[in-house]
Amino acid sequence: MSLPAVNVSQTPEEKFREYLVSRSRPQRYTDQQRDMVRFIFSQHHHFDADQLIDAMKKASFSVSRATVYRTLTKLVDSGLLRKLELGPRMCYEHDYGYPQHEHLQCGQCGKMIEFQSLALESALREVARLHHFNASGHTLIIRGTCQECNRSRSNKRMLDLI
Amino acid sequence: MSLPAVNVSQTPEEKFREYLVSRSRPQRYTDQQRDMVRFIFSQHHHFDADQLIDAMKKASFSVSRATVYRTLTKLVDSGLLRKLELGPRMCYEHDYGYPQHEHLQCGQCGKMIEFQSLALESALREVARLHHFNASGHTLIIRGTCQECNRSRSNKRMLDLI
DNA sequence: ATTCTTGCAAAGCCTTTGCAACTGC
DNA sequence: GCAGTTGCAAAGGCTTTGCAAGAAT
Repeated sequence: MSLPAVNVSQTPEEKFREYLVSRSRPQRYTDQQRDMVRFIFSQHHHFDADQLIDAMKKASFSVSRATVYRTLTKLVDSGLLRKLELGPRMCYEHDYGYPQHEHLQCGQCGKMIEFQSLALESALREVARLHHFNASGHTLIIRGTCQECNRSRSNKRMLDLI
Repeated sequence: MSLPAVNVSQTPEEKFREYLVSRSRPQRYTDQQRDMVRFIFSQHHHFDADQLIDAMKKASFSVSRATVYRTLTKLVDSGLLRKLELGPRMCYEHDYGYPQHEHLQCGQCGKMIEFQSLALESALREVARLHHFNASGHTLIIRGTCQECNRSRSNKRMLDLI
């Protein structure tokens, strides 16, 4: 991934434990939660529940669907993950230690390209201001075809002509 | 709604009929489809499948869920409607005769406020250009609280203090 | 007459939940 | 030992689909 990580003083695991104990009713830190936090933060991917379950099973972790969903909710609450509502299935990405950004999504290969744009952010703020709208967040996805897929499509097109 | 309509030469109904007959296998124009097109274009609302079904039933149209879903798909294909994928349920809005725009969504009252922003559009184009990304479209929703709901919330807060 | 559309109910997909067994603190 | 967590399977919410009956051209 392309964006620089933000400097953070705590590991994701530490931050999560802190979140758990600071609840009005303290919550417990279990083996499965620990496995999930470590697994998720050992890579930097966008993922949905199924992809996570598959990947963890391949890595010989035992995880149950229900618990994964329940733990993902806690991870979002704790500020470790961000939840992207794109279409019918939810997608998750790192929030803690990672800057605010937007996404380009390639319809061919499914890749998510992250970017930051000051011009975009100030345009968003300006719109909210104009409409006296108290913005709390936003979702932005630009759909299309990435550079590599464009190349291979035009290559393919040229081959088709031979 | 706030944005000016685009001038169009055909009625939505005419455009839909044209779409139907121009398919490789011509499709039929039925009473229920006609009712849906007229109903949907007699108002300018964002709606999901359920809201449409309820509203049409209240207006004494007989519609079946399956047919509504099937017809909505055709209306999107024909360019009459745009489908907004926000979270688990799909939302629809007029596309034909209506300019490209983005949305502010109020979390309190559910209202969708439409807006256009040249600054935003050019920022989007610029991002795609920088990443050599061939953009085909985008989704943008700004979430927060609208002016009216903000007002009533602060009114309520003041009352609470009495 | 042919082929598309309809309506029902059933299945699909993703996510949530009730409950008994289990486990962190 | 108490209170929160797990795993299963069942239920939920929204959308799609198989199929027989009906309708448009």
